[in-house]
Amino acid sequence: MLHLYNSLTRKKESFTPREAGKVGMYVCGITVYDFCHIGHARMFIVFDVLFRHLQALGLDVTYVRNITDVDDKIIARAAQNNEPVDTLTQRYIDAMWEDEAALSVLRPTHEPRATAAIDDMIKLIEKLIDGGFAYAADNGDVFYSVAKFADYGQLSGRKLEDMRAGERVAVDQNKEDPMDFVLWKSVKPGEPSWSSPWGEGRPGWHIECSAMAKSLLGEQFDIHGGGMDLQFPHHENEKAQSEAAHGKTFARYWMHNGFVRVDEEKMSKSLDNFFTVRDVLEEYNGEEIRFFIVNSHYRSPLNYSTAQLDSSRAALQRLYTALRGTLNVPEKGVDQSAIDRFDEAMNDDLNTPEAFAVLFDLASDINKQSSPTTDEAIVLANTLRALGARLGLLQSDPDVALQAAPVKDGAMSAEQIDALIAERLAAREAKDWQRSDEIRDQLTDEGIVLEDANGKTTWRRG
RNA sequence: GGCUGAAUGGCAGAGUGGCUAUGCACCGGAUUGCAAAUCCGUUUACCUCGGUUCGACUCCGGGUUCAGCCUCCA
Repeated sequence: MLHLYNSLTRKKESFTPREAGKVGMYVCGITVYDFCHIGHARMFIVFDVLFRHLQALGLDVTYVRNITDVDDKIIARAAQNNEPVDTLTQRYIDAMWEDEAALSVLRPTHEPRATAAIDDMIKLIEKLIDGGFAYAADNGDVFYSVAKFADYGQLSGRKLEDMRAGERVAVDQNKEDPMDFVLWKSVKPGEPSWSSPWGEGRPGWHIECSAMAKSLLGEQFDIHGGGMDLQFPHHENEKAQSEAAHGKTFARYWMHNGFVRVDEEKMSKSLDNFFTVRDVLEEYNGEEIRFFIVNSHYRSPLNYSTAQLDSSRAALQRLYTALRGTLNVPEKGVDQSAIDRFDEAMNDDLNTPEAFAVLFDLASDINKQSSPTTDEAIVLANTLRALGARLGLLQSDPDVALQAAPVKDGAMSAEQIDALIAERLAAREAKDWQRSDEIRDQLTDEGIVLEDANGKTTWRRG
């Protein structure tokens, strides 16, 4: 039985889909005006792990993750670059897909773009106005009236009075209440805009998600996810809009992933302390980055550091080392008790650290076998590969994985390495230990680690 | 100021009212020409002060520190 922490109730709850066997899941994606950083990667990977786990439980998952492709920052960046908005957004969407592929993130079922759903947004805003939950101001902006929605503040655990008391933003004179938020913004010169009953303009951010979720998942669905920082105001507003418009509970479970930090501080664009996925891929491969992220619980803060990535690399090497030399014979079956233990951990609100312990125990058991080709080793290795797949890891050929590293200029090629190993082998046969060690030292300097076993020498990148 | 959440061994990171997490690092042994990998073994812990309890790192309360949100943000 799957249990998930529901941000709405602030406790773990048993998960039952609203329709047996099917799950509708919506996750707030990114605003495409720059490259993805490790914080974005965490969101991609966390919900990818959930997507995979729900599927492993036999559920038919419709996973929607939107792309915000109209927004103040996008407009500003396009103007700065002197390029059309859609050229800019497409470039960063392509980059996002590249990054995701490197991190073994599965593509969601749907990746709707805000600009393709403007009509749905307008309809939703009209419905809110008709229902008395929104109003058009004289300047063409349309606002949501928070005072009209009794449950406002439920998701973020805030009271309207408290929020008003702590008001820190300059109040827009067009608003009836300082807490009201914009649904439709009237056009400003030079900005992209669409026609609407309130004149030319563009949608506010929150209404985008409400509209896209409704059109792809319906008025009510199972899981809504996103980063911790979206809980307020974005998700609170989204919930208020959708529930006011449709008169029913919007998402049944709300899930929020924790942040990636740098020096104990949130990684973000505005603090300028972010590392892009592609920068980190220069030094670490996608699987190492993915391991680093999955290695901690999705709700915990995760501190970014190269020491941690180095540790992830070492841990991954241990798992791949155990798989090295094992035969891939799926017919021999799997170790069900390990799978059960893994499922139990994952069913407990995606306890990936505990799930990892199962993988390491399997690796240990494989290593204890007299040979990697015994029936028992094959079963254990099958299990390790299968559970690795559940986390989006360990799907490479072990030798390839152990020898792969981001290629740097001037790095020694596999051919050069093999040639030196052959020369060393000859030296060793002649018991010329000095020459043998010289070659090994030379390779060590190149970051190549040699392992002599059973008369053969294998190498890996350290 | 308001609201959340967190504090575990050298580092990372789970978990449990009494019993080994796991990974990395360290130390001893086996193995190896020497290493590496692997195996065996050892060492290091639960922020603080009270309370509940036969017994608390684990439950309750106070405190301290840290982070997040309250403004665009995964």
